[in-house]
Amino acid sequence: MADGPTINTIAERAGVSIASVSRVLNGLPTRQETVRKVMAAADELGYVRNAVARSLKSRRTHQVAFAMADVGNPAYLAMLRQIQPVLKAAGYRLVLHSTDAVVADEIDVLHSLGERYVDGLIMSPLRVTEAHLEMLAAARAPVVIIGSVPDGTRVDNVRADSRTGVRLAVDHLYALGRRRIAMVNGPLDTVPGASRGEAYREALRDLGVPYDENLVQIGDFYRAEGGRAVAELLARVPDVDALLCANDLIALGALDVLRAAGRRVPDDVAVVGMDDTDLAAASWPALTSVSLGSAERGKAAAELLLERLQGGDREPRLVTVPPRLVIRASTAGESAESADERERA
Amino acid sequence: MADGPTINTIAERAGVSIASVSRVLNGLPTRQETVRKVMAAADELGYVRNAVARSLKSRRTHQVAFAMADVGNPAYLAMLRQIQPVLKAAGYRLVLHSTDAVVADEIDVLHSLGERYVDGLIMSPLRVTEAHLEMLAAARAPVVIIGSVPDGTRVDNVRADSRTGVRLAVDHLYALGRRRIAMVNGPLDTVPGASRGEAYREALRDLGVPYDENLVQIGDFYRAEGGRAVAELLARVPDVDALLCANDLIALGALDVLRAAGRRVPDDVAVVGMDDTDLAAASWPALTSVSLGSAERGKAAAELLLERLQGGDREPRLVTVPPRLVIRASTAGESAESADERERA
DNA sequence: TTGTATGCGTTATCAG
DNA sequence: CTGATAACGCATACAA
Repeated sequence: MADGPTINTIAERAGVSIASVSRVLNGLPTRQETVRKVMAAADELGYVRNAVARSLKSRRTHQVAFAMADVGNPAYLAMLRQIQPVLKAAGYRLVLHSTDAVVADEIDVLHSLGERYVDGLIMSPLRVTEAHLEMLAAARAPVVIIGSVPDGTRVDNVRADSRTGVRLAVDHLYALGRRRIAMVNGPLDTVPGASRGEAYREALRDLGVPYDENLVQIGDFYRAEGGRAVAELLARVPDVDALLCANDLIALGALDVLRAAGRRVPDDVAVVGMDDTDLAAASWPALTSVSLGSAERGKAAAELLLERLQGGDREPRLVTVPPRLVIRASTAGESAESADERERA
Repeated sequence: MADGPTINTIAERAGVSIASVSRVLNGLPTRQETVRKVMAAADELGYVRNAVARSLKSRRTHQVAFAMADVGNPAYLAMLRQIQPVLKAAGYRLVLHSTDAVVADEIDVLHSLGERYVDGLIMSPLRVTEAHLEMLAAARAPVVIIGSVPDGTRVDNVRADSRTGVRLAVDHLYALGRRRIAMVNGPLDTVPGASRGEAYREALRDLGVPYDENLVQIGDFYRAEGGRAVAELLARVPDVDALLCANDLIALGALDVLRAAGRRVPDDVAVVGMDDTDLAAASWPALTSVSLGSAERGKAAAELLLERLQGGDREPRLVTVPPRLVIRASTAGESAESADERERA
């Protein structure tokens, strides 16, 4: 692992100046003979340009960071899957940050933008605090936020529409004739928990269905917790005929418990998840789920950032990704088997 | 987004030399008064050190790359989940590469190591060609390979033991009394396809079960393809009583088709997957799967690389991660319901 | 066309 | 303890 060759090494070997070497390496007009000598020397030495020195000079790193709360969360991974190829195609490397849902870590990432080790940042914050907004205003590189920021914040922004998403689910269940539609939510002090809970209430109101707080059960965004929440709910409200779960994991827990309790899905109880992760299609019965467009949001964010990196200044943009209800066997009127057939096709 | 302040800016403002600024910023012994002035100036200016310049000087980027075939593959994501926190804790950033299963792209990543934008690399190659080995031998930074390399290759190496893994599965099925154990595999020209297929044959031989090529079906490593393969298999060998699937996706496809065909799982046909991805626990019936230790391999690789980065020279190391059979309802003798209960606990 | 010299922002050596 | 100054590897304005 000896020290690698530099343009100096090449210059010596080829008997030319480093300026000529640089010119040849960058394809600038040069005499054929010089080109030949330089290329030969570079080849023999196994020269590879030093990206760091290049960045220092050019002030561009060709790196972009993606900061998310948790590498383990399938919704973020869906974003990652879309972001990666877009950046790669444009010649950017992707630097990954997992902030472990710690706000201080997010601020840290924003701060580290000043270190200039990346040209831009895509961030999906757990919540948006005052500190976030201050850092954003002072950011020394372009940032795209996935998630809602206050109106007027001067940042490119990609959001989901969870309000409409919840409405799609509730309307669907209502259309199937369900009238005892429960919501199994995560903690209300999280952004998704709060907004989805509120949207549920609104959707019911618009349908003229009275709000019954007995039908709301708070747990956490994991399978086992979701299962426990559903068990409690069933004990309290035995006549529930539909469950709107705040994410797919909760919904899987719901399926577990319903099965154990001998309730048929969807005949006795229909179940809807949210996020439409891979798990939804894998479960049995396959899970109807509200896609909040994780993948689309990731793609849009990457594209916005690239435009900003290449295009220069323009007004901040807001992209809202519409939700989509993906109907599968857990709510379908038809038999589970045929629904599954369709899904696989 | 004006140009950020540098140590020069600070030096002017504080009325000292850039050398003093650097010393203060790095905590080297300095007079109190100087420290105060520099810190004050730095604070007012909102100074953040430039990581690129630092790297150029120190020859360390504090970045590590992870190159995998496909960001979409849950097995790689399991590695990623373990690698990320280990690197983060050690102060390294993670640069992600997805090579899209293109060998040329992998070589490219290896080549780009010479650009020195990272201090080291963890790579999980699809296959290991001569070109790989040449590049590895000439690599200008430490590399850890996840996956088997030829004996004698001077690289830190973390491997799974798919041979034993397959054996665990076959023995398990045999112990359950199954004698018509089929293998649903992916393409044989892939590394996993080849090794798993071979291991299946060996495991049967050691059990004294005659090898029946009718029981081997080749498809691809995806759900729909797996389903199709199983359908063909069922048509050809109706009396099959167990399926060993080369990954979890194939196994999910198998469950689909078996259900559609009215075969009960596990009563009529037992099903085993491989990789033990999240999907295995999500499916119904929950899928027995052979964990090849994706998570453990990722963790081990990250630790090996860190040791190498911090520790300096030592002989290349080989870590082999043992497989583990995770028994769930798709093979369990007990009722599916009770097995599911246990799984959730 | 080519070479010399300078700067990108830091760190580190060496006199003072 | 502090200040000039020389690298780190590359790109480029300017002079030859």
